[in-house]
Amino acid sequence: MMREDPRIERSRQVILRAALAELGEVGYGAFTIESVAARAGVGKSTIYRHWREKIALIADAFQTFHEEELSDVSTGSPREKLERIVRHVAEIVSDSIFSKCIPALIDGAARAPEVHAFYHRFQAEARQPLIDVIAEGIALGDFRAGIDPALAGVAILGAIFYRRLMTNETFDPDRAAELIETVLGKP
Amino acid sequence: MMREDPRIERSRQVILRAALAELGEVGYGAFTIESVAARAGVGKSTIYRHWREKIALIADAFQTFHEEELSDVSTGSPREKLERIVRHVAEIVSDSIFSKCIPALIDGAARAPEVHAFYHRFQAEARQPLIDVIAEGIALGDFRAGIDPALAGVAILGAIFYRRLMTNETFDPDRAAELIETVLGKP
DNA sequence: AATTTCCGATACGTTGACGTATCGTTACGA
DNA sequence: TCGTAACGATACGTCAACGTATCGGAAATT
Repeated sequence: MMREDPRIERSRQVILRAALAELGEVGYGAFTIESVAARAGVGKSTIYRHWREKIALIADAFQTFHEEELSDVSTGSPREKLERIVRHVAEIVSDSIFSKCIPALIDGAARAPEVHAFYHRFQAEARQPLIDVIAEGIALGDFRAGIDPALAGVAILGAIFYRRLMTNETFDPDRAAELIETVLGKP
Repeated sequence: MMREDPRIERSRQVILRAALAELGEVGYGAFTIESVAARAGVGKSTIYRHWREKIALIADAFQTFHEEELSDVSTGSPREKLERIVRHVAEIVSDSIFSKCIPALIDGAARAPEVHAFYHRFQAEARQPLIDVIAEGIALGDFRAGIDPALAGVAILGAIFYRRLMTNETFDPDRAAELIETVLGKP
């Protein structure tokens, strides 16, 4: 009996990468399976063989490449940990395999419940550790007291995404410390 | 000779409103002229008669309804003026004729140069007075010195948009003062 | 009242993607 | 080596929107 034909995993990878690239280029509404097949150099029957709908394909692509999105939050002062997280988010937002898909996902999340579900889950997973570190820093007196960690966190993340989505620039990861100082005060 | 047939302006208004509603519902990529015509209760020939492409229709719709987006920045302390602006932006983002179109526009701006151009211009027009007021407040000592007004402004706006786009909530306009305090410090 | 023009409706052929099915070919496991 | 599974290519009918053209009727101007 066959254990697992390596051709399956191989074409799976090619197709998922092509799907992300296609999503970033044409957006959610204009995303077509035929284009993904052409881009991947694959017969479209191969795609239909593995995914029933375009949503399943897109969701699978994000699940698959999501691993690397983890920040190291184990060592250092709250400010140091926060700076590492902020820098990491800024890097992902400005340049990663996901970066170009953000507008498409925002649009998709506003239409398709499935996209909404997994996109907001990803966002929450990225947001929570950041808020926790801010709360920890306030408790230890590293940051100014009397502020809502969730609100401060949203201001920091918001600045990064706003730059990417509403202006022509991206947020320079080297300005992570400055952004933190602006919102949470000097050390 | 006919000066101006009022039927033109009447159907124009109906079509532009329908276009915004349609854009908010289906997004940029899935936006079709036939649907706009059906929604407006209008023959599609009427739309093609006035706009050659869907981009022209969308751009025209935004130009037309953009008037009301002006904040009063004439009186009061910098902090009071800033709070008025922030509250106003929060209201527009959470509930206005444009509100539901924001995801579609972000997506459209990433694909079509024309959408990119006018959307980013609108954003800049909303952003600049806010940054100016922050700079004024720093100069007068109302806000803490040593911060970049543009960065602080982006953090404030970013918080509002982030809430709307990356979480399930909107930003409560009544928290405008708290948001300003979080980023710029207490009075 | 006469005339112009703008309207909604409808029909048209074209295009592109849908999802299914078939068929040799190729690469794998036994 | 042999059988099988996954592949690519391709053809198929369906459907929705495209953009154009035509038409009678309603509403405006004169």
